[in-house]
Amino acid sequence: MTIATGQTHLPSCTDCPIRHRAVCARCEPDELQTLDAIKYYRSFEAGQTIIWSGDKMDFVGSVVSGIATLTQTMEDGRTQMVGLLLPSDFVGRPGRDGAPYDVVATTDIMMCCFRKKPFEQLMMTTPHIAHRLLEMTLDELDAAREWMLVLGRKTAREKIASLLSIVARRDASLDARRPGGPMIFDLPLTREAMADYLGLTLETVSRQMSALKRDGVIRLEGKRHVTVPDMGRLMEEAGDDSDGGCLA
Amino acid sequence: MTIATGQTHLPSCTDCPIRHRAVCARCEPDELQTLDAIKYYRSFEAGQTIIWSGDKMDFVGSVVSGIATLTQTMEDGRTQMVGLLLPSDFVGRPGRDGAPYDVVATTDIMMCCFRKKPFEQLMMTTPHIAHRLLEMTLDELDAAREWMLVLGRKTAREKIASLLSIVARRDASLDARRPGGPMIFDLPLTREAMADYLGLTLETVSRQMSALKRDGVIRLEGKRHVTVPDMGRLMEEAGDDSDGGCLA
DNA sequence: CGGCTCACTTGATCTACGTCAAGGATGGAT
DNA sequence: ATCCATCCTTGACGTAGATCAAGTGAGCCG
Repeated sequence: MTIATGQTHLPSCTDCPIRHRAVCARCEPDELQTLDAIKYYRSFEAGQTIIWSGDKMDFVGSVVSGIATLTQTMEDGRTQMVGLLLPSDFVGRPGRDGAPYDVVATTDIMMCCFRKKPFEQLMMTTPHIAHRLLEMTLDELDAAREWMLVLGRKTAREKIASLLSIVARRDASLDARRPGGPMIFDLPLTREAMADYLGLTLETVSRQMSALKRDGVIRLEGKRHVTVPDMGRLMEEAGDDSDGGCLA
Repeated sequence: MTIATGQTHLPSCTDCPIRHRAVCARCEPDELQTLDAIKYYRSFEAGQTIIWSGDKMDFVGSVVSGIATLTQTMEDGRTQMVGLLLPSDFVGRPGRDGAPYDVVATTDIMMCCFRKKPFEQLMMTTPHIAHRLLEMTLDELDAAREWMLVLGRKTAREKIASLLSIVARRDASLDARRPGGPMIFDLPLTREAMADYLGLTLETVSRQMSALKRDGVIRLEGKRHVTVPDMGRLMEEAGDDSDGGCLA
């Protein structure tokens, strides 16, 4: 699905395709109307930077379709991805002006945006929207901290396995996924993006992907299409006996 | 200051020593009274675990004095610190039951706690408390993401310098700190704790501390008392031209 | 005072991952 | 069809930081 950049017409909040996780998940009909009034859709092409680090952000919103990343960059060019935005994930910092990192579309992407000022006012008068935001922020915080363990203490192989199991779990939508059955999905990231996520180089990512394939932990068709015959095995490889955090 | 474990009497919220950053920073007198009603103080000894990962948490609260850490541990014992709690920092997850990581007192510590259930009810009816919590959570999220860059992409020397500049900045209270003047503070962490924070081994931490000392970036009296003659220099070493994130 | 522990330092070696370099596969433009 | 640009793989080699192993020095308790 490729969409031209710019504003388009899409269903209103009352039948928003991502209501199950988004801000408006628990809104009453009249609150949805209010949200509709300040809402607009916006699409970006793969590779486009949606928000530059330091920019003033005048909206908040959710990803409807496509994938984006949050990245931080040092002056010498070293970059670290600090978040992955999949459909239904929220972007934005009510009450804050600047963005602390770049938001980049890695595929063509559709965002459902709310103008920030009116959204903040709505938040003031609608307690459960504020609570929903707090919940989502706590989820992201948990995910970020889980990822700190990955970055600080896991080996390259464990890092790759961790990333694969996160993507596999988030990509639940796809496929007959009987519990225990194989998980099949498309990696939404290049090897370089994976490396930036995991604090590795793209060569190391490539080598470890080959190793996991050689050892039968995953199967690869092409470079991006992944089959995980045994999720339990993959999670062992990730060093995760817990169900593993899901980086928001 | 050493305090026996258990409940003690301390000033009420109306003159809480940490109001400047804590939940109640913006409360009206009547709201403070309500907070007082569900509040209690609790102290822990150095080394005590305040909350075990997976435990049910029945309170939220702030650190009044002393230092605690948030750590995650893998089954094989590898551990990663995911947060540092200094005085006025908040602990707790309104709306959540379990703790996702251990909270450990690294010094004797005094906490100002609110019983969770009534606190959550208060939050429902007091919008600006909910907003304050959202703000604090966003701060922690920013700090966690800043730290992801440290863990994923910085060298051992840069990591140490990053940690030192965070502690220096948070320990602002101490000393004549004319801007540009030397910063003097006590490290609240053992070399091992620093290592767990930075994703290094204690030997590497020790070596890099010695190197920074040898190169005149810091001065050490004993093992813990640090003088930073030039904060700008330290921040350069951290690879931070920005003012550097402050890990909450 | 000696002996103990705990936190730290320093050295010698090992290794996982980074770096540099040379291809291969795919897909889109001409 | 051929050219080119991306994205990916694989090999050879170098190095930052881990690991293993001795110490040192400060507090503490008899």
